[in-house]
Amino acid sequence: MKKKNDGAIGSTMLEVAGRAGVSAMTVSRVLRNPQVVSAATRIKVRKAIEELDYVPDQAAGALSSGRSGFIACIVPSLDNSNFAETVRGISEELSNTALQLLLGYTNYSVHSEENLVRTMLQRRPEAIILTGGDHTDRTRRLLELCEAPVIQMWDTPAKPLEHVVGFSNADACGDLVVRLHECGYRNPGFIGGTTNRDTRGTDRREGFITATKALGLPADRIISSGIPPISMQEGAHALVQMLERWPDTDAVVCVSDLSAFGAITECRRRGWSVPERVAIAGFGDFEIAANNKPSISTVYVNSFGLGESVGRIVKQAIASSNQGNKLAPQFVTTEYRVVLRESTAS
Amino acid sequence: MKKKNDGAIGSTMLEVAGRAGVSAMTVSRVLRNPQVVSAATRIKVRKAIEELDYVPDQAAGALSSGRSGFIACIVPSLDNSNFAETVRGISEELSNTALQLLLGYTNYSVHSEENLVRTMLQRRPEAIILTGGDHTDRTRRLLELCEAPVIQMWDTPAKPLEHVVGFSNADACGDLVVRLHECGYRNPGFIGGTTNRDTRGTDRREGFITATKALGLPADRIISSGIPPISMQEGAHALVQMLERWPDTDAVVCVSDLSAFGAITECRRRGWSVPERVAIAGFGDFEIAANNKPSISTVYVNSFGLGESVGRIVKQAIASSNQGNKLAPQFVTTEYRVVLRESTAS
DNA sequence: CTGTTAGCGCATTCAC
DNA sequence: GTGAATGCGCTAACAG
Repeated sequence: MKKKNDGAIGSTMLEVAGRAGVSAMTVSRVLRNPQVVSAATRIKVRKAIEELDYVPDQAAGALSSGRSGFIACIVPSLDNSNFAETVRGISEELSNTALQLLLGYTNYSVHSEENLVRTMLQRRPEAIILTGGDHTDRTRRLLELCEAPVIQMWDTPAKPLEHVVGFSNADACGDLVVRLHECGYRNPGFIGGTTNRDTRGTDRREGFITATKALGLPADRIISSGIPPISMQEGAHALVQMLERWPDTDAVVCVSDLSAFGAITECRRRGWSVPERVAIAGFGDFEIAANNKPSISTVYVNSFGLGESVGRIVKQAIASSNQGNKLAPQFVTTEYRVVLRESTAS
Repeated sequence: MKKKNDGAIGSTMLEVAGRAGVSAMTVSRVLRNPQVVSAATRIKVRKAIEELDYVPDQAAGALSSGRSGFIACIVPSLDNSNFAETVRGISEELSNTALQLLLGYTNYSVHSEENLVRTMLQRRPEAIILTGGDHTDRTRRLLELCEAPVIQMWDTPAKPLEHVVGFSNADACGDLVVRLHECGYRNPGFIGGTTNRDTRGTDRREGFITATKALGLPADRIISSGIPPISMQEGAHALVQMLERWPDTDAVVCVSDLSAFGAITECRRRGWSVPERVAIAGFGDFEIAANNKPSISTVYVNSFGLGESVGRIVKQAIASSNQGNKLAPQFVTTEYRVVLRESTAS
C-alpha cells in the first residue's frame, strides 16, 4: 500500500466528510447528485470541499462505479487542421458531460494504432473513436472483446466495426474530377504519397482512377512521391515529374491542399502559370486554400461537424448503455463540397 | 458496486491467476517486474494472459500503487505545428516508459486552462506540463497543492512555478529586428493579435518594441488585428493597414509565419513586390516558410527538441521522486535561430 | 521465488 | 435525506 496521499492532492472524501460533519457518502452525493441532498448539508459540504481544496480521485471513482469517464480517440496526426478540427468538434460536443478525451496519434501507422488501443483499453474507455477503417487483426479482436462502443470516422468502411461517421474520400475526389471535366479538362493527373499508410489518401487516388475511367479520360497519370501525409515540397517535386512525364497534363489533383500549394508554388517558381499552363486542385479546404494566390480549388470537408456527430453518437451510445440497451449501429455521412477557385479555370 | 466486468474487457487478474495456477500477485509481478518471477511461472502466466485476452485495469493499479501513469500536458491549441511537434517530442521521449500523455488544449484561454487543470488533477497526474507562464491564481494554487512536478514550456517566465523549458520569445523577436536592421531596414512594423491571450505573441511584440527602441528606430508601428492566433487573412488585412498608416514602412515582422504568409500574399495580389516594396518576416519556421515564393524570413524554433527536453525532465523528476527526493528546479533554454530568406533583402 | 493480507478512495446497495 | 457496510481490481509489504 502506498503511503497516505503519496503524490495525491490534499484530502480524501472521508476527510471532507469529517470536516462537514457528515458521512463520506453524503459528500459523494453532493459531488455527483446534489439535488438529492438537503440544501443545508450541501452548503456545509461544499464549504468543507473549498476549505480543504478537495479534488476527487477519479481512479477510485472509476474503479468503484465501473465508469472511467474516458473516451479514447485515436487520430493519425495532431498536426493536421482536419483532425484537429474534428477533435475540437468532439470536445465541444462532450463539454457539457463528465467525459474526458484520451487522445492518441498513430503517425499513420496501424501498428502504432494497435499499441495505442491496447494502452488505452487499460483505462477502460467508455467509447473508442478510431480514424479510418484500416486496422490490424489484433486491434479488431481487442475492440470486439471490449464492450465499449466503437466509432470509425473520416471514412466509410465497407465492413464497419460498429458506428461510422464520415464520407467517401473516393467519391469526394471523384466529384472533383467530374467538376474539372466539366471545366474542360481532359488530361488530369493525381499526386499522392508512395504508400497506403494514409488510407484516406489512397481512397482519394482510387476515386480519381474510377472517375477518370468513367469519363473516358486517361487514368494512369499518377505520381507517388513521399511518405504520406506528403509535404509541400513533395507536392512541388511530384508536379515537375508529372509534367515531364505527361507534358500535356492539363489538371492535377493533389491528395491534400498542402501538396497542392507546393505544386502551385513550384509552378510560380518556374514561370508556369496556374491554371493556364496547368490547373491544380487540392483536398481539405485548409486555411491556405482560400488565402493563396491563386486561391486553390479543393474539396471542403466539414471536419468540425464530423467531430460533433461523433460526439453526439458517443453520448447516445453511453446513454443507451446506461439504460441497459445498446445503440444500434449508426452510419452518418458528413458533408463535403467541391470548391472551385482560381487554381482551376471555370 | 458495479456488476462484474460491466463495461470492462474480459477477465481480472484473479482469473488469470486461477488459469495459470498461481496467485494474483504473481500475475502482477509478471506484468510489471517479470525478472523476479521464475521463467517457468512466467511462461504459464503469459499463456493464461494470452488465452484470456487479459487487459489489466490501470485505474485499479493506480489506486493501489498511488501512481496514475499519467502526465498531464496542456497546450493552447492542437492545430499548430509548433505545439504538435512539441507534443511529438514529449511522446517520443516518454515512449520507452509506462507513462501516458493526458492531452488538453485551452484555445489560448487561461480560464479554460484552469478548468482543464482541475479536471486533470482528478486523474492524479505524475507531472504537469503547461504552456507559457500565464495562469490564473486558482490554477497556481491548485498546482502548488498537488505535489506533482510542474513544467512550464515555450516561455521563460520570470517567476517559474518549478521547471522551465523554453526560450525568450521577446529576445528571439528582438534578434530578428536586429538582423533586419543589419540588412538596412530602418522603419519596421509589427503585426499581431488584438489581445494578450497568446502570451508568446505578446512577448514577441514586446521584444519588437524593445529592440526597435534600442536601435533608435520607430517603435510604434504596430497593427493589432484579430484574436490570436491570428489567421492568414488577418495578416493580409493588417499589412494593408500598416502601409496605409505608415507608407514608408520598409519591413514588417509578423507574429507568426501564417500571418506573414497572408501579408505576403496580399502584397502579391496588389502588385507590391516583396521584399522590394516592403520586407516581411514571420515567426516559427513552419513548413510554409521555406516553401513559399518568396520564401519567408522567420525565426526557427526547435519545437520537437523542446518537447524532448520536457520529456527528459519529466522522467528525471519522477525518478527522483521514486527515490524519495525532489528534482531541483530545472531551467532549460532551447534553441532558436533567425533564418533570413527571400521575403527580406540581404 | 511465491503467497497472504490488507487497503488504496470511492460509489453502489440497502437500511433507516 | 442520510449513513453503514461492502467491494471494484490491483499492488505494497511482509512472510515464508
